[in-house]
Formats: sequence, C-alpha cells, structure tokens
Amino acid sequence: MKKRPTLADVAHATGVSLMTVSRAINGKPGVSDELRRTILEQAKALGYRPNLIARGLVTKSTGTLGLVVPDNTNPFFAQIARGVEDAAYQEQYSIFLVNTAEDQEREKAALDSLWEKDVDGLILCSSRLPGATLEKQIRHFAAAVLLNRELKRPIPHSTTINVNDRRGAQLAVAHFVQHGRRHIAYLCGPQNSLSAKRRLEGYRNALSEAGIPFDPLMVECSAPDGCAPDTEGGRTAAAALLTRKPKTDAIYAFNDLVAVGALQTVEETGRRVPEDVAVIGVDDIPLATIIRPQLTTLHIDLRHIGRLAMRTLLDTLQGGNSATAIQVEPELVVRQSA
Amino acid sequence: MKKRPTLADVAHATGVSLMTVSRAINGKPGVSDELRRTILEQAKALGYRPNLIARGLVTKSTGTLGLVVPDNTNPFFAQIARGVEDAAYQEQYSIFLVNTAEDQEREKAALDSLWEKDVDGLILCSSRLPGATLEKQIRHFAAAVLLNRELKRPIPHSTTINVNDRRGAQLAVAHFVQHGRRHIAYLCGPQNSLSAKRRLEGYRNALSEAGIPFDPLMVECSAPDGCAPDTEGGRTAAAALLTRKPKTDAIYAFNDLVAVGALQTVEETGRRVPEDVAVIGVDDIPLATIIRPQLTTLHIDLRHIGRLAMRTLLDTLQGGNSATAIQVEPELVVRQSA
DNA sequence: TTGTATGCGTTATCAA
DNA sequence: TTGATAACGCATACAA
Repeated sequence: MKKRPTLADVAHATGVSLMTVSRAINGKPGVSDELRRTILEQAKALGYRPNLIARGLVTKSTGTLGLVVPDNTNPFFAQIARGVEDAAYQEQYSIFLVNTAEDQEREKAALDSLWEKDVDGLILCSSRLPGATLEKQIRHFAAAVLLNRELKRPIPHSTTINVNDRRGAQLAVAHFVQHGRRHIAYLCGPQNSLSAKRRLEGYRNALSEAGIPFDPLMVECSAPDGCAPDTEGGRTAAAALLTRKPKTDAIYAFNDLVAVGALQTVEETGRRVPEDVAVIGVDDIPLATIIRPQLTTLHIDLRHIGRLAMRTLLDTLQGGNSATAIQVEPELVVRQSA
Repeated sequence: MKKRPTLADVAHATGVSLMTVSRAINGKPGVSDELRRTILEQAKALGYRPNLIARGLVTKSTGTLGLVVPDNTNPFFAQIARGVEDAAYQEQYSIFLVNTAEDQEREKAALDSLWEKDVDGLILCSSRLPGATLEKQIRHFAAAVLLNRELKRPIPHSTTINVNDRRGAQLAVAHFVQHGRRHIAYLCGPQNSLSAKRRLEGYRNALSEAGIPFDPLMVECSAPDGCAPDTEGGRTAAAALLTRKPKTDAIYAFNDLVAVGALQTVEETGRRVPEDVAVIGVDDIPLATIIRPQLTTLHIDLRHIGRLAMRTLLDTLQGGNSATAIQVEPELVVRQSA
C-alpha cells in the first residue's frame, strides 16, 4: 500500500502553502485561476484524495449515514437499502449498513456504533426498541428517518415514513368483495409487528364496510412466536386455516412470501387459484411475478421509499424539512391470483 | 441533538488529566483501580462514547471496512453481505456498503470514495474493472479480498476467493448422465462473466468425460447483451432452446433464477420436470425451495463465504494471512427437479 | 501512577 | 490573492 499524499505533499510539490491548496481543491474563492490549475494538476499527478475523516473532524460532517435494518437479506429491506444507496451515491454520501437480526441488544449496539462513527444521519428500519430508549438513541443524531415505525410524539429532527397499511388492507378486501368473495381470511404477521397490526385493522374495517361480520377464526398467524413471516409460515398457516374453515374463498396475506406459501397450499389441497380461492399479498417482491399464477399484490415502491428516506434526511440536515410523518400509499396490482 | 461529551469533558468532570481518562477508557495500564472506577463512572454518567473518527486519525485505523457489490438486492450478494456484516459485528467493525450497478465508472467512484473514507480494508465482489485499473485501486488499501474474480498475478495484501465453478458444473452434468440423460443443455450467463465462463468449461469437460460430443447449439445465453441472468432470461432462453433442440432432456442453468425460468417454460411446453426434462441451477437461493418442484441446485454457502472473506481480511490486516487464493467447493443438493 | 507536549490531515480565522 | 496559526478529539512519546 502506497502512503497516500496529503495536502502538505501537494503544497510542497507545488511550492505554495497548504491553505492555498485546500482552497483550490475545494473550489473556494481566493485563488487565481492560473495557480488553481497548476495545483489541481499537481494534485492529480500525485493522486491526491482528500482525507474525509480528517476533514470531518473539523467540519463536523463526515459525509456518512447509518442504515439500520433487521436483515439486509430480506428483499423488502434489500430494496429499500438499494434506494437509499442509490440516492446516497448521487449526493456523495456513504452509508454504513448494519443488521439488527431483530435483536434489541444488537440494535442498541448498532446505534451506539454509528454514533461513535459520527454519522451525519440515521435511517432506521422497523426499530424494535421501546419508545423511550429509541428516543434517547435518536437524539444522538443530527437527523433521523424512521421507517415503519410510529411515534407517540414527534422527535425533533426526525421524520417517520410509514406505508398506509390500513388502506392497503382495505384495497385488498374490497377487491375480494367486489369479485363476490365472502369468506375472506387474513394470514397475519408477527404479534409485535406494527404493520401486522395496521393491516389487521384495515382488514376488519373493510369487512365491516362490506357488511361481513368479523370472525376471529378467519385469522391465522403466519409467524408464530419468533418465526419469520415467510413461505413456510404461509404454508402451515394456510393449511390450518383451510382445515378449520374449508369454505374460505379468499386469503389476504401479510406479505408476498406468506401469500406464495398459502397459494401453494391451496393448490395442494386440490383447490384452484383464483377460481376457488383468491390470494393477495403485500410488497410486490420479484417472486410475485416469478410464481405461477402470478401474484396479485399491494405494490409498494420500496426503492422509492429508500430514496425518499434519503432525501428527507438530507433536507433535515440542511434545516429545510418540516415534515414529521410521511405516509406512502400502496397500490393494488391485479395479476393472476385474485 | 445533545453535543456529545469528549475526553476533555470527562477529564474536567473528574478533575484529572485528559490522558488519564484516555487510559482508563481504553483499559490501558497506568491508572490506579480506584481512579479508573471513578473515571468510568463519570464517563458513563456523562454518556461518553469515544469519537472513533478522531481516534482513527491518530491510530491510522478506522474500524471500518468497505463492501462493494454489483447489487445488494441480488440474493447472491445479499447473503454474502449478511455474512460479512455478521462477522464484522462480532469483531466490532462497521461496514460501508456500496453498489456498483455493474457500472465501471460507479465502481471506480466507489473505490475512490472508500479510500477517502480511509477504510481499513476492502471486500470487492465481482469486480468488472480491467486488471491494471483494479490493481492500482486495490493498492490503495491495507488489505483486500476479491470475491469472484481471478488475478493473473497476486497483489500483495490481497486474497481472492472463488467458487469452484468448473467442479460445480461437472457435478451437475455427472448427475444428469448418471440418470441416463444424454441431451444436456447449458443456459449460460453473461458473456463477460467469469463464473459463466468457468461453468461452461466444466460443462464441456464433464460432457467429454461422459463421451458426449459438445454441441454448440445446446448452449443458449440467458443474459443477452446487458440483460441480467434472471427468471425472464431463463424463460426466453429455454424457449429458444426447446424449439431448436426438442429432444433436450436436461438443463444446467447459470443460476437458480435462470433455472426457475427454464423450469416454468419446460412445463408450459407440456413437458414434465424432472421426468421429461431435468433441471439443475446454481446458488441455492431461497427461491429454490419455494418453487415447486423444488430445485436441485449447487449449494454455495454464501453467508459462510461472507464470513470467510471477513476473517481473511482481518488476518491480512494483522499480517497473519499467507493465502493468496481460496477456492470454495459447491455441493450438489438433490431435490425434485433432477 | 499521573501529566504535558506533540501531531494525525484538514478547515476556519485572521493577518499580510 | 495568499499564508500562518489554531483547533477538531484523540493517542503516542516522554517527562514528572
């Protein structure tokens, strides 16, 4: 590894002072065009690159952001991360990626670590931390965006971004009703999941609007104690549901993975999708168009959410953000399963 | 945002010198146990956290690593990233995640940016950079691990980790042959892909070992000019192949996504999997067990590779790594599609 | 065992 | 238009 040249090296090579080089490099006024050109040439020749960590020490701005997700392997967060990273690249920011593995201790450690690294801002997805702890941690950062999390009272310099899950659930159920379905089940998500709760609410609202009584037996959990809401969870949940409620003619699933599991179980029990049982998922992950029949689902533009989070963060950093809570609307994409 | 306390603040609050606090915090000798306790208490009370960026400036070690991938959304890289991040968490390192989007300019920018951020080491996946450029960039880092890339001659302080794709392809083809298949096709990956080339080699070798002549018409590209080797690519490639070579009874696909696309097309043309046409993929992504029939595939423990990359990097950083190239062996997982 | 001086690479501030 | 100096928060080297 070559030792990397510093401002002093460039200054020495050009025969000017350190500050003049600094100004030239940063495009600041106060250097004659002629001199500036020579300096930039020298800098390039030497392969000079500013040491952002040293710069950050004095400017109080490191050009780094923290992105905390439960699991970057989950397509949901992977898409968001990609959106964040794309926007960060454009704005010349670098992002620290940290997984919490749904573990509170690890989440706390992650936030502490990010703080130590002096990041300019934080994007925190699906935080599992209790309100008080969360607020205390958030205050360590100059700006924060909370994805998929609501706050009792707003925290200064922080914004929440949530998907309108109630509306989404209503769209799904309304679609079922419109097509004559009456026995509509909900394969719910983890107990402690915020979006799972909201979707249940929307499901119940839509049911009551359609004049269909709510039946607790039509709700089955796809992620029992500690399990993730994945395809396997969808399979077993659907199996349980279909034996308990054989007349089920529509299934609204917590997410696409669960929906696919349900879809497969439905077919394995000799029913056809969508003729006998219609299925709607949430997220519109790539799998939704891979699977046959293709999945009808609530599309959420996750990359866009990622970019939005990034923009909001930057606005907050620059003092120009007033929004405290943002809602993103899902959109029903009708394909083959419903 | 509260201003964060510094060593000086703790020192002042405790009434000792800055250095004594530094020693106490870092667990270095030279502080009486009594005093150390008091200092640590004060530090905790004030909520002191070391500023790692300032520390890095003097110690020449930032505790950060760069992870560069073409696309963190691709399950292949997502798994690797997760492995890297898990290991990093254990070792108290933080990782910068950067996407290149398969774009050389962006890859170069990513490496420059990482350099500016003064990362201790670099994990670079599937670099698209030409050898000379790559080497020059790599030399900027104290240590580097190159995933899925080979080097003409080794670069100091850097290690390559590659999957034994030739062997993998041979395992797949041998499995086909063993089960009486004779018309074995290969749905290849992108032209410029290293692993695609290696897999083609393995395919040809295995064919010749089995006494089956190589027929170029049995090879179809699943990722024509610029397209990604995904499910859609697998579908169109399989369709083209099956019309040209209707007697095909086995398909070895570049990866699982392509394999799934092929599998679906096979079934849509009225053939059964695996009875009429057997299919084998590569990677063993989650989709492989979701899809029906479940995909027989070459399992690669990507998380393990991520952790391995991390360990190798750390060993190099500590001067205790002699390995210059590591091969990881794939394993054939026989499920339902072959 | 404790403290002081110095420097890491950069920018802000003020002087020339 | 240029340059000298201090400071950012911390650790290394050396002195007390």
